Amino acid sequence: MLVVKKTEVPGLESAKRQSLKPLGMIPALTVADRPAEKMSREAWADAALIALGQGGLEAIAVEPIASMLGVTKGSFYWHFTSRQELLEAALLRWEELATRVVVDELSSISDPRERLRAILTVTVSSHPNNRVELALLGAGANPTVAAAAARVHAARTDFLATIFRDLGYRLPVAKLRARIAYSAYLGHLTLESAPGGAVRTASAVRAFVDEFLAMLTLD
Amino acid sequence: MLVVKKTEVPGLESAKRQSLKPLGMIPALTVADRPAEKMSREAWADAALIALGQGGLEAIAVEPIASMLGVTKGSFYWHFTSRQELLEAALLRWEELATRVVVDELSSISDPRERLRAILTVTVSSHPNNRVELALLGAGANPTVAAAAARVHAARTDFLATIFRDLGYRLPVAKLRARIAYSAYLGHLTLESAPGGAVRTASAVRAFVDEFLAMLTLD
DNA sequence: CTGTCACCATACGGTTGCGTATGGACAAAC
DNA sequence: GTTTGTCCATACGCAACCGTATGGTGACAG
Repeated sequence: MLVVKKTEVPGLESAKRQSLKPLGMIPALTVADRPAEKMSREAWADAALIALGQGGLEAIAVEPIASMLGVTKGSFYWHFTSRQELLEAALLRWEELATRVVVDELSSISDPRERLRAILTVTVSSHPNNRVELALLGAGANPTVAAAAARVHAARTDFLATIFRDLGYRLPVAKLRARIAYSAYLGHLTLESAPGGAVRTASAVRAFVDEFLAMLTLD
Repeated sequence: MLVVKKTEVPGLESAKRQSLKPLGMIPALTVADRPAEKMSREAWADAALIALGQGGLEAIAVEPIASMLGVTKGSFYWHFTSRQELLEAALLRWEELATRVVVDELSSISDPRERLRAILTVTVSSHPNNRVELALLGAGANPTVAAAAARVHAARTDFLATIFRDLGYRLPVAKLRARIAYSAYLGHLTLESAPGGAVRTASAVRAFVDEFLAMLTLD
């Protein structure tokens, strides 16, 4: 069973847990290794996301996730009809976390420049376990994943384009900068996760964000 | 057997072929579906790269690649001892293609600004089949792949940092901009490969490059 | 107390891929 | 023409995973 942020969930307090700390645009997830309660479709989907983050797309496998949850395949095939259905459920959950949640939290910042700075800061200072995003980005060979990723890309670039519009740029320029900024976000995610590629100190993060922000708000 | 660019290779002219056209920083590859000649270690490694580009890391599998080459496992285990060894050979080949080749071609441009423009143009106008890079970038869960990717990242950012040094920036700033530029390259690769995310027209490519170049050469 | 139903365990067959073992084809050497 | 070594096909056992079939358990209704 899985928890987003500090949302209350019954019957999990005493269980041992694996955890993925928040990163980039995805909040924290927690999963129990035993069936503290009835399994649910959402529990399987969230566990699939965690497995994805740890072992890539091929880690979304029924039997390993079942043992990770402390149950067997019998449970899975009660809630789902196939592995494909689990993948789609996990992607749906990811789309939710990767777009709406972020937009909700950041759109509260009124000043567009500060909003942009907040995004960049979160991006650069993200921990090296943002593997969920990376695994999905690299799984373009799977058409289901590719379609979901494309929707997330579109939502995010639209969000960024709105910021640049609020900064006073006209639409074509705003779109270009949104694409550049989002490209840098995606690429930076990769570099952060690479061995030895993480930005370590807080001052380095500040320097990077300042430089990038100056470039993005040129003119 | 596999060919890089237009290098001559005997006995393959009449065979049916699968092909991956050049993209980003990797030149063209061609593979025959039948053993026109003796298999070699390099043929297996290149075929592994092609399989990687088409089906992700899990597509680097002995038996599928064997049938793709028109041979059997017997051939494979003559040249290699394990799948892991094939993966390492393919990664070695990729590192070669992804660093040295590019550096050789681009370092001939003397003007650093034009050199940077050339890189950006190649990047943005790259075709949507740059799946090899993407598959590797998303396979951070595999330590062998992650190590190779880290080496490539380091080489490329160093190369870019040199360009910014040549442009007159001091080392700290040059390093920051190199990281930003390379991040944008990596992210743009992802966007290009996503359904509906490609930059289509030549004028759009020009606009994007101009905008990005102006941002990168600020101050 | 008994039936029903939601939920899960167990057991099975099928597929795919890994690695090994062994023999055969073919060319060069002599 | 026999021998030797290179290169590959065939056949085998093994493990992981998918999906199905079927039985079991516990709660809850009546």
